[in-house]
Amino acid sequence: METETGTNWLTDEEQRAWRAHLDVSRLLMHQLERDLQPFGLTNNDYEILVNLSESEDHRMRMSDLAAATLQSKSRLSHQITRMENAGLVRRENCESDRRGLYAVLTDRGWETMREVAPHHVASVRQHFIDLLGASGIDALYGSLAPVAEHLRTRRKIG
Amino acid sequence: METETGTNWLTDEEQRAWRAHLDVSRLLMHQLERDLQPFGLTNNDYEILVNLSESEDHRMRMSDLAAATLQSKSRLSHQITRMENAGLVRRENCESDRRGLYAVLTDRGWETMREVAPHHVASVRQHFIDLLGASGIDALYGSLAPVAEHLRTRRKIG
DNA sequence: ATCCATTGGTTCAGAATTCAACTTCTTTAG
DNA sequence: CTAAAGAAGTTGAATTCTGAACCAATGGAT
Repeated sequence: METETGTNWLTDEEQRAWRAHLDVSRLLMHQLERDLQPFGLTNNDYEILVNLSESEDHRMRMSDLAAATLQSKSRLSHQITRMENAGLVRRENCESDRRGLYAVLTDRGWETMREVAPHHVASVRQHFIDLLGASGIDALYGSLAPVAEHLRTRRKIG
Repeated sequence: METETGTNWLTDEEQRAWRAHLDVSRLLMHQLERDLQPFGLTNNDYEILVNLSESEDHRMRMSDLAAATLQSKSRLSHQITRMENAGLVRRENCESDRRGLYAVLTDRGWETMREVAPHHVASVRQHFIDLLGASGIDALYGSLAPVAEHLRTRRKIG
């Protein structure tokens, strides 16, 4: 058995898979952003609307929302301020924990969500889902789910 | 045959695949960024170093570099200015086209690249490649390559 | 009761990003 | 040859993002 001397570089197959993932994630975010622009929303706006829409009473604690959308508290705080100014969301105090705040969907926010969601789904289909095919979908999930798991736990520690 | 009335929402399988892709791409970028921090580089810095390193004469036209790294000319211009100030890169005039500029790797840039690359590769392995397995790699590439293709052509048009 | 370490959230300053305007040079068409 | 259109890059202002410092409230320990 030889002693390992150098770096374990990526093989060609690994390279191209890696680049494909990289390229897709960037190009896709860009495309989705473009498709949301006519509605005056960013991807981040939209994701927050989704999270709140799917939550009990259309509200979420700031911390939980930050965790769910994988962004820092700081970034979320700014983001919510902007969305508050846009009338999509409001902050509300939390009674059980006087430090805490809820981000709450406004009627306007909910209406916006109902209007935009179909377009966004269509966009996700057109540029991603429908290009994969049923087998591609399963393959993708099977491959990525463990990676996501690894990274999520790593995040808590980090 | 029924008339299609509503939105073609995502199925559960589609949802989870979509979220997995989303989460992995965000968490992964974050993790890689963290792993590069000790070397004083960002992901964007690194990617530019890679592109220049692999190019003839360690140089690339600004436009080509912008295209290769999927960013706007403006963003690249700022980016290169920063890297120039950090001594990793320099601008050089192009003789065949007097409008044009090359971004050129400096010795320092090349040295940095040689030093950092092994760590970065290890990072990509640890947090992505090695979690996929050979079959996962192929599956991933097979699934994503057509998507990347679709998005790239869409980009030129859009 | 009283520390004190944690958690929840904001704020500020500095860095990065976007978007549109602009300059310069090149190419094409007449 | 010249005018107009297009391509290569930069710049500057406005926006967003990051990271650290901060304040207030909570939850244990003792």
